[in-house]
Amino acid sequence: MTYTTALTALADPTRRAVFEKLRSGPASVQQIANGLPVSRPAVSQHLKALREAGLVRDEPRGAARIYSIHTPGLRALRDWIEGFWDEALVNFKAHAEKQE
Amino acid sequence: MTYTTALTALADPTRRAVFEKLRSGPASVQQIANGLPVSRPAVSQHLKALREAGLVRDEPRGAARIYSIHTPGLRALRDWIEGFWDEALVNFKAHAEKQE
DNA sequence: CCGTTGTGTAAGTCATTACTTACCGTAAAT
DNA sequence: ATTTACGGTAAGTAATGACTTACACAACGG
Repeated sequence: MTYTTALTALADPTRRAVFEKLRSGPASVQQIANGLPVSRPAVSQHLKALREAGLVRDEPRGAARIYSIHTPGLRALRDWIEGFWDEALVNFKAHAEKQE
Repeated sequence: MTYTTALTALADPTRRAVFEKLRSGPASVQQIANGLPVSRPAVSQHLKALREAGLVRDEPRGAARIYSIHTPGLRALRDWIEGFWDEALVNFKAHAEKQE
């Protein structure tokens, strides 16, 4: 749920492909794996990592499980970047003023 | 310079430690390596990855090189997250309305 | 000019991890 | 009650990548 797990989760290309497939809407594991160049169990393992990072959530629909985007992971990552951004700007200003 | 290289660059813990060390201001390679549990060449390799991701920049100061935070990498990553965020919200709404 | 300081790069090793196949549990269906 | 569809997990393998030591090159000082 922290920004570090979100970063490591989104670093892998195929895991990012799984994540981006959910961008257009919820989908089952088979629907996600369909079109991807890896096997279905591989997709399951990636979904597990994404779920533990707070990036997706799953819900049982009959015998299937429907995965969808979950916000906490992205929120944690976004907040970290935003804070870093602000502090970097402040320190850049301070450094520039000290240059004169 | 794209968000994918920034993601993979920030995924590694020690590389993130290098990056966060520059948060408080510019520093040389030795200053960065000092206090980190890895060798100086390792820090150089991490800095190379961060530079190629548009996250840091370097400037020669005598025989040394001074590294500092560079904004384009973080900007690319932030923009990607922001766009993803918005589109995910829209699709979530559409999906919720279709549920009724 | 020679030694020192500061850094980047090459080659090789070791750990991490992404992927496959095989198997097991669950839920609807005929 | 068997069969069929869907998905998670285990074990083993292959590939990725992070780290070390050794070397090479540039800048400054004696």
